[in-house]
Amino acid sequence: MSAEVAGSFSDLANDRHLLGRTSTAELVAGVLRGRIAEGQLPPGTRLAEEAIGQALAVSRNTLREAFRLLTHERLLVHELNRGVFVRTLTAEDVTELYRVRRVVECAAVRRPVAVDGPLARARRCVADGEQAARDGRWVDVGTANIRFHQALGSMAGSSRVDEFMHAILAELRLVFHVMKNPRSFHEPYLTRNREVVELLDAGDFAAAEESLARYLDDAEAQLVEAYARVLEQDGRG
Amino acid sequence: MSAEVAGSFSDLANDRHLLGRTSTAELVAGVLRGRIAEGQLPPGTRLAEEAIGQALAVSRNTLREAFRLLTHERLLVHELNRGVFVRTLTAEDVTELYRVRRVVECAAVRRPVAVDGPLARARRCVADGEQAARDGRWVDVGTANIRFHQALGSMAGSSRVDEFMHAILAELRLVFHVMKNPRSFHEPYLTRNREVVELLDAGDFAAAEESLARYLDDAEAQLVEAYARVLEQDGRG
DNA sequence: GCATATTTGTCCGTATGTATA
DNA sequence: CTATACATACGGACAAATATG
Repeated sequence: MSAEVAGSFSDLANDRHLLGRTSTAELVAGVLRGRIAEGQLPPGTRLAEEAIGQALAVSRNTLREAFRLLTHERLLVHELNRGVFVRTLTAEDVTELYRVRRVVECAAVRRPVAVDGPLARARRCVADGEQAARDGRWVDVGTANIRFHQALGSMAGSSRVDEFMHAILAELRLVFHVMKNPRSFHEPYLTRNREVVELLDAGDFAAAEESLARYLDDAEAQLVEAYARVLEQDGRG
Repeated sequence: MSAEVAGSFSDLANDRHLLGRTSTAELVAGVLRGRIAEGQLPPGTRLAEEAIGQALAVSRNTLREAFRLLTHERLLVHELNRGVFVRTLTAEDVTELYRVRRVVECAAVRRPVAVDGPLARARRCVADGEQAARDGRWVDVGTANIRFHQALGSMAGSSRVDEFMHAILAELRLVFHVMKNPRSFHEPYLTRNREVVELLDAGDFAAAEESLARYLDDAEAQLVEAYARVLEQDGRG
């Protein structure tokens, strides 16, 4: 069906005692989460138990626990008696992700509970994105963009909302990894991010929300259309 | 420190094959979730692995998996090398829960994506709540109230939002179980629920949102104050 | 403060059922 | 139909931390 995981993993067990008191399963989940976020394990990749278990030097039980954590985060899907795969989102999923973003991000920006910290972070993300664009690091532009929106969400002043947005944006990252050509998708939004952050700096939350809402509508329209086309090509529809 | 789980559980393993294809861990989680929701395992209760494992006739591994599921839902807390406990929310948690509800419920009501199904459900919940009140079943009034707000959230038209709201409201239920006297808390909101649903029926989403926002502000103010007092008394501050 | 008993954390090997090749 | 790989659950072993006397 699709590529098996190929890369080798460094042995975790040796480093375990250095990393404080997180469970082995969560360490493994962290490694895999990173690999998925960076696109080294793109959507559709099958994660074979034995191969990864041996590569990471952990037991099947522990590995399966890590799989469960990531499945709960919607990064992996579990196909009965076939194993786990990096998730491939449908076009409908993308539509829903933007629906959720409109609800949460717009509400957070319109009536923010926390402003200073999140706004400072948002500013940094905008600057980071612009710098990455100048350097041609388009994947980093995407990362900065995601962090930017995470910062907007955190203006809601709720750790639960933060977590929720984090999960939503991690899913969105899966979409980006199916798309080729990150530049064409991320570049247009650099200036729009800046516009939002400047309106927030000016204290005009209502205008910031409207700008953001238009932003999300446009991004959704562009992404869903292009994404459906890519899925079609790859025959995963 | 606090009460251990006392009640006996019926054996699950025997019924497993009857209940289709859910894992034992999820069955166990379901039983515990129900016990917590009903208040038989109130906040602060310690869930000893061996005792519950024997009572439910499942292995420690399976039970721990169930604990993991419920911990992820924030119904249990895990204290390292001490075990798992039914969570006791802080007053700050309650404030945050209402903050989240204002964001999600108000957005869903103001600009609904799905109307018909959720609205019908909301109407039913209002009627159920009123009937339960007439019968003096105050815990059921609380349940109907929670379902009502779940229905409001589902107007956002997103399974992710639905899931999020479900988790938020399950947490809120933990608060209600610390409070005594469910009547005094739930009764005043019966008419306000009806007001919201009637405004929605009339298609006046903006007015419904405003009514809901005031509702949530009032409920939060009342609950947080009373909750902090109860925590103080019980010395769980 | 100390020694002991209990409980949890982690991992393993195994057994059984099931779906796929 | 058989062989393979996986899902699921169990019981046990040992280390580590905590609770108890």
